[in-house]
Amino acid sequence: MDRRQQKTRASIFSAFSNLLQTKRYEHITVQEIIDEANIGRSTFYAHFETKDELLRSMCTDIFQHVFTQELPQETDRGCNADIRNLELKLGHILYHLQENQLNLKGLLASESGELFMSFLKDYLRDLFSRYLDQFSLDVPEHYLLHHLTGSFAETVKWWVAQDMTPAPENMAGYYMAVIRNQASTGAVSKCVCEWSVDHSSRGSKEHQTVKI
Amino acid sequence: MDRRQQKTRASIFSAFSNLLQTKRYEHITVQEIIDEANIGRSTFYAHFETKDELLRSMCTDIFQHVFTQELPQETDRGCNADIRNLELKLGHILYHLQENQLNLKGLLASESGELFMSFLKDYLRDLFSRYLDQFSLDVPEHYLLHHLTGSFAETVKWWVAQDMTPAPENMAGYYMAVIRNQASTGAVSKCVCEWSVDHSSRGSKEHQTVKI
DNA sequence: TACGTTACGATACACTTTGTTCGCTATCTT
DNA sequence: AAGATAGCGAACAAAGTGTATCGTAACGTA
Repeated sequence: MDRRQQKTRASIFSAFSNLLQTKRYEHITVQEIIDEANIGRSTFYAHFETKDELLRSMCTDIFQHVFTQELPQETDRGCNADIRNLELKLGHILYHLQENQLNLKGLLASESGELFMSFLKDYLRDLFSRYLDQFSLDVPEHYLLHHLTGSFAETVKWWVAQDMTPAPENMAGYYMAVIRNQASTGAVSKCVCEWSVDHSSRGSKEHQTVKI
Repeated sequence: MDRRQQKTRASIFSAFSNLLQTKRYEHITVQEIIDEANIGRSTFYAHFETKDELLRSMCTDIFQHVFTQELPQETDRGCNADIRNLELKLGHILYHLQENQLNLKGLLASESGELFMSFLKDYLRDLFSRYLDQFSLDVPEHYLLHHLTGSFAETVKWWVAQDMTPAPENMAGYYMAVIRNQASTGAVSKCVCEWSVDHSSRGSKEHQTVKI
């Protein structure tokens, strides 16, 4: 890909991200993005047909990054293996979302959050549908799946609003607790993983090893 | 209130509601509302400053109607009295939402759903905060409340998308089941209420007496 | 019924935003 | 070095927003 295109695309993303931190998506104009990115008007439209498509591209980028990573697989075959597995995977998703900390808050704050959430739910549906048998409830399966994905997506929203303060593994534990209406399975103490997390924007602990 | 104002206001609401059934909120223009309502441009702006304010007014109307009704109070003092109480109240909310069936589908389908959901969650927060002690979980209270309100709001969304097919009392039971991760409390068989439900738009069972 | 008040309709207007076009220039790839 | 391609900037049409004005019609009240 042409170096110029890369630079332009990056500066548009960056400008969009910056603006999202100061104002709601629906009040950001294409002209503002153009000014912030310091590019020509026709250049923007050469890259994206509309502001909506820019948003869509940004979401695609984020989720490609988050869900492309191999999710951890618990090998223990205990009675609650699958439940622990789910908790681990959710924790990983939160970890990878943390890498986009700056974008997410603005992205989730306004209309753009609608699209972000629908992306997120699409991915989560795949994930949760493999764990439905862990919940033996007398409700329509379709509804149960909607409930699980919806409430985890809402959890992400809350977590981002809290500046992602409970650590990902704790947050995943809280989620499992409210979902199962009982204390965590203790999956947190069952394995040790290494995650390479880019904390460039927070500048504290880098390349940490996390016990979960 | 002047008869003319009433008529105009009603025709604006009606036009808006009609349009919401054919296209997304963000793509509806003020001019379209004006044409559909068959009123003058200045008349619209005499009633509402912006399209957003119209949406807000419509939501206010709906929720005033739904939450103004006295919610049922279970008097039984059994061990699960409060839980049954909650289920009953949620069922009633669903019943009253059913009266706005036509509006809701369009309202929830697009950006406008965002505002509707935030209204709904505001009311639900009040309700659920009185039942938090029924869930003795080791998670931040703030998060638990967010989870309960968020997942019930998502339940409403799902229910509306399903054309409100599971009856309100059943839907409330399903919700309680996924929330508590166990079968319904059987609150459904514990009391008999009468609800006057306006089914004018569906034209089948009217003024029904419902056992719940 | 008569009268003052108020809402409505219609048109026009200034302003903002969008998306496209076009000729020129700068930069990339090979 | 040369052809291809991306970017720039200005101009433009089209659509939408919100405001102002004025004559007309409907209202509520006495």
